[in-house]
Amino acid sequence: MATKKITSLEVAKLAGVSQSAVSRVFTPGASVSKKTNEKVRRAASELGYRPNILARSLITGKSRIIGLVVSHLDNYFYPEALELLSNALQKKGYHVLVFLASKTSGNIDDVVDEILDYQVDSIILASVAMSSNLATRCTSAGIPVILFNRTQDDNRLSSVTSDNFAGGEKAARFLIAGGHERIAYIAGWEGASTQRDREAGFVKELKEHGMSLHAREVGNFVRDEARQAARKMFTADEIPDAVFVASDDMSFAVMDVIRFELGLKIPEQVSVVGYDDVPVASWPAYDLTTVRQPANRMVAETVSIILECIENKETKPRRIQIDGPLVMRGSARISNK
Amino acid sequence: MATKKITSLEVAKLAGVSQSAVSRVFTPGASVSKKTNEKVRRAASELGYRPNILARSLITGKSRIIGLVVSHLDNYFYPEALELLSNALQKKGYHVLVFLASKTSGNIDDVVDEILDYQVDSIILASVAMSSNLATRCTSAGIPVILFNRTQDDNRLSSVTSDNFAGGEKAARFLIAGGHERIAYIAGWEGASTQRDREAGFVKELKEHGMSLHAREVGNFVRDEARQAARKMFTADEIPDAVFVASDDMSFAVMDVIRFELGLKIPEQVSVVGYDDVPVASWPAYDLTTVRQPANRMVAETVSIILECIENKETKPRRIQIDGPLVMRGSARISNK
DNA sequence: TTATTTTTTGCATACGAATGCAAATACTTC
DNA sequence: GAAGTATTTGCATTCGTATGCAAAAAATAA
Repeated sequence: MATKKITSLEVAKLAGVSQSAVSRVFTPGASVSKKTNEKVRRAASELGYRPNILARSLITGKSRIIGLVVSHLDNYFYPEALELLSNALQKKGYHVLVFLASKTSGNIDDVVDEILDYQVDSIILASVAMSSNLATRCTSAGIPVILFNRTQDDNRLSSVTSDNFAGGEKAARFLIAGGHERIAYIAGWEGASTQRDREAGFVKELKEHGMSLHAREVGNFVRDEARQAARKMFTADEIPDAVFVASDDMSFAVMDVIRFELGLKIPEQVSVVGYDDVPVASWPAYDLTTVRQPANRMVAETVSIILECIENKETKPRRIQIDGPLVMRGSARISNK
Repeated sequence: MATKKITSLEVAKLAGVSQSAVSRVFTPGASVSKKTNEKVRRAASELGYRPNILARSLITGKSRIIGLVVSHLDNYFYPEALELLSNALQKKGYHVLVFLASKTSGNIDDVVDEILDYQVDSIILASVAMSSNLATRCTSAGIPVILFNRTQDDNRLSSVTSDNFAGGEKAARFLIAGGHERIAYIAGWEGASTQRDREAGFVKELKEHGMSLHAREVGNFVRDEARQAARKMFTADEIPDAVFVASDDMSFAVMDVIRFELGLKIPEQVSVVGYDDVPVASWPAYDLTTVRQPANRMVAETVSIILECIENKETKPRRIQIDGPLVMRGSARISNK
């Protein structure tokens, strides 16, 4: 039943050339005459031959596989990013091996070890950090690591994020301009650089306008916890008239609590501003004002860094921050009441 | 800078044994004495050795890579499925190589060819079909193919779906019981078996109650097209009082049009029932009544079929249909007005 | 035509680990 | 302690492809 696998040797035999010749035909830039090329290609397509990438990797040391670690596929920013990433890499002849870092088993290092077993050419960590010990192993193995949507104090790692600090500032300026007086914040997971930067920018800008956070809760980038945070925040004595939430994903949960559990009006009584601009944010049922993370540009940068690092081992790690606009929609009032 | 890669040979040298011994230590079920095992493990961890999966694959013919083709990551059913799949496979020592079938370049066969280059142990096609020609190649190469959330008239392919026909029936029964009189349908892409089955079950059940579709439009499983379809459907002379939409993803777009563009009340004026039960469906802003596709059970079945096929080449393809409940929420009225 | 340069080709080996086979060692049993 | 059996080990080969090197062929120059 099972047809034998076609190898370069069989193609060579059929084409009447050596195995090396076949290999060269499928190696871009190798020296082959027009005639051999033709003979080989004919034989190859007759037999349905395709080079075995794994065997090739063994020799070349390049697998054309990129390892991707994701932890929050339920935050819709990541499927979008994954789609863009995979597409862009596919165009360059690379493919993505996905590893999920289950939020429970926090040990990213184990996952990365598994990745390394596959001899990947590079590793992308999406919203995930890595021990400095492991970073050393990757660097010394010559495998570039790129942090996506996260930075880390380790100058051996490249990173691509939006300009989270500036994003926080924008949100603050916008809410202040809208005449809000009791401005609150619902934080993401405090171990995340993105969370810290967003909050830092936000608070700094408030301060510059002589204001400070009227309330603050932590949602850990998890919808359920954001819901809890919102309940607490909006059942207090003096509730905020505006809240900046560290991710769209949490914002939706927060809005649901505000509107459907507590019966408050958005934006009349409470303005909500999110961060990410995932597709759902633009759906009329939420119509969320939010700071956009330009996923396409972030991905483009990521891919270009990866390719650069793979081709030129000596490339230094880079840290890219991409500015994203505040997208005004209906969840936050614009002018003073 | 770049540390040399550690091979089994170096471990062998350090441990004072042969390369075969090292290999055996890392091959479950191989014959190794306690003493050697210990020596080798010590040496291995000292050097940070881990077996090269690619080299291993070359010999064993198993790569422990599963190729996954997805086309609609923007439909949130798929990220969820991907997460479950990847997690389940990870637990079994497999990993997922993702390929996106861009909706534009319809040529799945090319994508599958690329997958085969990686010597994957199996292929999962999520919501995607494959030419019978290619199916032949996969089968004869001994690579099991599993269709996820799609069937196809080819008895060499396994498939796992929800029971779409029964799901359609349930939706119909429910709407009829709710006293609806002008029941409409917004279809998905008509090439999809899921779409066809859902509609067939739905229409059949209507018929059995002496009813027929009051209106029908096609949304192709695309939000924008669903929006168009809804506009057309709900600006007609006599608008439906209920609509069954072939996917949640489209349902959201439809609800947005109904409520925010046309100002109709859901469920008072129009009931909406979707299909999938993606997480957003349960968010209060939509609160969508929908037929659940039990992603976890579908994934569990998929994984078990895959493992079975990989271990036992002679396993016959199977077609699994998993029944899912209709989840009642607020987007459809229950009793007669 | 011959000498010289350039291009193409095949040979042989390497990549890193797994495995059949036979030799060596350890364990039983009497 | 010898003979026999069971277990462990190393040798050598294999997987499918790429590549350095030298030989062969083709192209160019003289």
